[in-house]
Amino acid sequence: MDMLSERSKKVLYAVVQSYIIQPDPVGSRTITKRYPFGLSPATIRNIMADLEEMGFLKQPHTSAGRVPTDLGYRFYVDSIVQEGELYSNLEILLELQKKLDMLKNDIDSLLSETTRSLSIMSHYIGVAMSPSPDMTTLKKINLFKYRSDGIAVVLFTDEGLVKNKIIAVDSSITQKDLNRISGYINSEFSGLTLDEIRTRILKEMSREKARCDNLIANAMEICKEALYFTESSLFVSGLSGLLDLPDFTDLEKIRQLSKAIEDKHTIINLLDEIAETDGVQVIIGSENATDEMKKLSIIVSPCKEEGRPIGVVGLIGPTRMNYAKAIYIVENTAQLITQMLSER
Amino acid sequence: MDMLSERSKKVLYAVVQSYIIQPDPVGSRTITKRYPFGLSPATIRNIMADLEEMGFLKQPHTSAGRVPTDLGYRFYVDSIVQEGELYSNLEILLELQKKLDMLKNDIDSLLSETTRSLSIMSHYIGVAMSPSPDMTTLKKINLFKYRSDGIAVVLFTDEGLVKNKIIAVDSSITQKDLNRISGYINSEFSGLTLDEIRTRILKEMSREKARCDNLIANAMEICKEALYFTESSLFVSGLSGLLDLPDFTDLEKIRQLSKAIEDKHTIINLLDEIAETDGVQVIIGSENATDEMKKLSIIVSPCKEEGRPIGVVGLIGPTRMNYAKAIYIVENTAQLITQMLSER
DNA sequence: TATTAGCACTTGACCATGGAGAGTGCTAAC
DNA sequence: GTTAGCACTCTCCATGGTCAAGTGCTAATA
Repeated sequence: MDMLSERSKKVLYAVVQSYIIQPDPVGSRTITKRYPFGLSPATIRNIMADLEEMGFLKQPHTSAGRVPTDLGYRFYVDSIVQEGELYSNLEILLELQKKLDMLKNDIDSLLSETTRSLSIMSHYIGVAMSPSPDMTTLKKINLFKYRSDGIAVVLFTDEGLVKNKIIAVDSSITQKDLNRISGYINSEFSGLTLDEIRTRILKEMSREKARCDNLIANAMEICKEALYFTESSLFVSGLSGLLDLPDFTDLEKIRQLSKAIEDKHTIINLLDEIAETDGVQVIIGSENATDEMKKLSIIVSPCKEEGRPIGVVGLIGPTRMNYAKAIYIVENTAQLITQMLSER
Repeated sequence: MDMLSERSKKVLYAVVQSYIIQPDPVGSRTITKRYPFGLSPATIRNIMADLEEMGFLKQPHTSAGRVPTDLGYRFYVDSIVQEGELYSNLEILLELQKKLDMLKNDIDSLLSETTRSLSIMSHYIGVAMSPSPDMTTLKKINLFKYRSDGIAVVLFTDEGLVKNKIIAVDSSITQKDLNRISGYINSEFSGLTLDEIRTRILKEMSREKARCDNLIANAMEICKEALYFTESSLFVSGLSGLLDLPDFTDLEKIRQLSKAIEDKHTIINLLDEIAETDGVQVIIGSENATDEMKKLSIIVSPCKEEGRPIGVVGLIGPTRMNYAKAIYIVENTAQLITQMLSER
């Protein structure tokens, strides 16, 4: 970072910015014309050769201009984040706010609509995820008899999630039993995360087994199942917008892209990690852990309410991304969501 | 249909089948080699010229072989459906059954997994939709106080849907009021579709207004909102599988495809219509109402339980589709889902 | 009369060729 | 340390020629 002279930095930024605007390899002459530092093309060439040696730029072929490497983008992003030199556009945010305002009672529609807006604002792919149920804290659970041998579980969390499921049970269980069970869960466990509750229940179960109380054992069995919600719901939208970019004219790249987007599992894992962090994260191309993502950049931010993660929003685009704009959009969308959810 | 001689039909089918297997324009010599009817290439050429004149075949360019038109595919599909000459593969169905068996209590996961399996079995795009809530019949509704100025609505339908939402209400409403309201709805309306209930409520409301009963008016307001669930949930998966087909090597086609897939609204409308019909529907290319779909074919079947639609499953692929296989898969998957949902 | 063989013709795919343009690295001059 | 100049490299694109596939038409054939 600091081994780069001020001049070299300027040239690097010029290459990145020029390439972001238009994805043609940028040559020394182009720079002198578009960014008049008062240096001749020859000098710029020397500097660019240095930058290439250091791994910030590369040439597609011998007689072409230069293109930023992932390392080059990284340097650029670190710098704009540090300097706070971001893009700004209040209008689109106000519009987003207006759109989301009527949805704030339903986390899922809220996030789904958010991804759509994210993709429209940025022309990249919008993603959003509700928190993993395991990590959310129980507010209240309700159990109803449903059909003859099933019960319906409805679960509310402090984060605003509402989940339901049907589970099969012994048909001898009555609604009264269910009320007792849900009462027990609510009084004992509310305020704990589902994960914590499940481990507590497991411990309890082994103890109960000794006492051989059938009803309680049965109840515990129900609890265990009732609290088992795996999927964080993931919303993704805007693939077709990405395909309009000149970065995806290559068939192989498109295939990889679509595979990456369809592999929800990988994305969920990634976002799950982010949910625990603070602030906007930028992952550039090869910094991604999975192969399909190595040509893509991701900008993500958690939404938190009183320190608890209540969701993640972000953008996925080509490594040649308008990082300033994308970071601005993600940062402010995350803030907006946080604010909406907390003023409910 | 009947104006075609037996011989012409055979040639048409030969062209379609050959083209489905391998997407190269098929010439007269190819046919005599692969389908030895005992005719010379010259004769086949004459027949093909006739078929082209009738609109069943076309030439990409003067000196190429022939390719089926949408009309040609239509003729072919009608014929295989009529003759019952379908593909058959029990194995993949058994595997599907095994996979779905553990999910049958949750319609949404069931359908979501179904689309994944559909796409894997066929290499086309799998789609599935739960019924439009408007058309489902109410089994039971529950209302709980939630946060200070909201209530949670949990709704069960005979079709097995479980839906929930949060709505904002006057904070003076107590849980007791809610119990009365839900009791009223359950006793009055269960067995009716949400759509019917809403119109009934509207009528009731105008009557109540005359009586000026505040609580009841309030209650009706809640009912109206509580029963308003718009979205049929749509599941789509397998885009990347389609991109591996030689039909989508053209960038413009891929763009159109991805737009078509992202436009959930159009797909939902389409599937909603299908839900009301019976049996497998095949829509070929230009038969589609919307422009983005005119290069795609759709094979869909409703799932019904006692005459009531409980979902729709289908496949989306290129017009050059293995119709026999696709129809077989869709038909049997629909049956499987129907059976799973009804034996719950 | 229906079918077929033969043939001239059309067309896209493939490949080598060559010039234009952009951009480089290097060297020598400033 | 910077710059002008120049030879060199590489892609892109238009050109043209060959090849193979497949056609439509005509005349011969059963």
